[in-house]
Amino acid sequence: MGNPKQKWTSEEEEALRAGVLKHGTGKWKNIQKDPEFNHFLFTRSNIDLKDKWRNMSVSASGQGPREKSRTPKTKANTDAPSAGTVSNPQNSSSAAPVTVDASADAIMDDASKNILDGKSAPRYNAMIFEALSSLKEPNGSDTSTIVNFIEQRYEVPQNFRRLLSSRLRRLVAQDKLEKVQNCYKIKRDPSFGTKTPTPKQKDIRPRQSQSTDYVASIEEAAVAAAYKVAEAENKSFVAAEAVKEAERVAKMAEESEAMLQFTLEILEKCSRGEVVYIA
DNA sequence: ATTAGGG
DNA sequence: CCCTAAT
Repeated sequence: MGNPKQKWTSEEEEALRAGVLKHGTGKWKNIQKDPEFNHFLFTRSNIDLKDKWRNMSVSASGQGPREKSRTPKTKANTDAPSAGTVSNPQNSSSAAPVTVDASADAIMDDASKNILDGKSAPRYNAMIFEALSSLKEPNGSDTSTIVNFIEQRYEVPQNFRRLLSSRLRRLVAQDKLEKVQNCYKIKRDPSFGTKTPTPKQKDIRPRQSQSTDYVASIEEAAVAAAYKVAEAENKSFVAAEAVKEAERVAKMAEESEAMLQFTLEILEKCSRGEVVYIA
């Protein structure tokens, strides 16, 4: 009943600003869904984005005593690459952030050249999340992989690796990321608690929807198998390094990823007519 | 289903 | 932030 009145963090505001610059005013849903900003704004709704933008605009407009005079208010539709005429160049990353590919390190398309001004400090966070989202590595990605990914997409300074490390550390401290061994993973936030129990999005690409019959049983088996695997992996790294905390969440995430991969793998094999045994 | 505006 | 009207 109470109204916690969720406070907007600088991270969220920055993400919103960047989103508006990239997609244009309006298009709140796109901004919210964009993989680059989703990790900051997934707790907000498109309506929330609109409201916040209105507030920000009115605050920065007339009396911005201690507010930055970036002045993004001029409707910003003159130079935006997206909001030009009527088309919606929507761009690169697929709407469905599900890239189940063994080697997902290939450069995508990136029609829009992302020129980094080199003066965007909080923008690095977005890059990190973009990298982790795109890489989709179940075990997480190490610093080198992340740096490599970002270097392909953006121009980065020479000491970028150091900056990246700092950023990663900060994000881990903020519970936005999770570090296991040398790898970093995206961490789920307040999805638990009141509403939004678990956005379990099992996206299966309907390559050839014909094996719908045994999908059900496959899932059952996959769950069991995946659990076993996850358990083993869990024990492995627990023994390797007496981890500190947040192990429960890590385990859950690992299980989900493993299960999804397993299911897809088995589904593919079955589609080819092969018989698969679950040990 | 999304967006814009008023409360 | 919530609610409501208009695309």
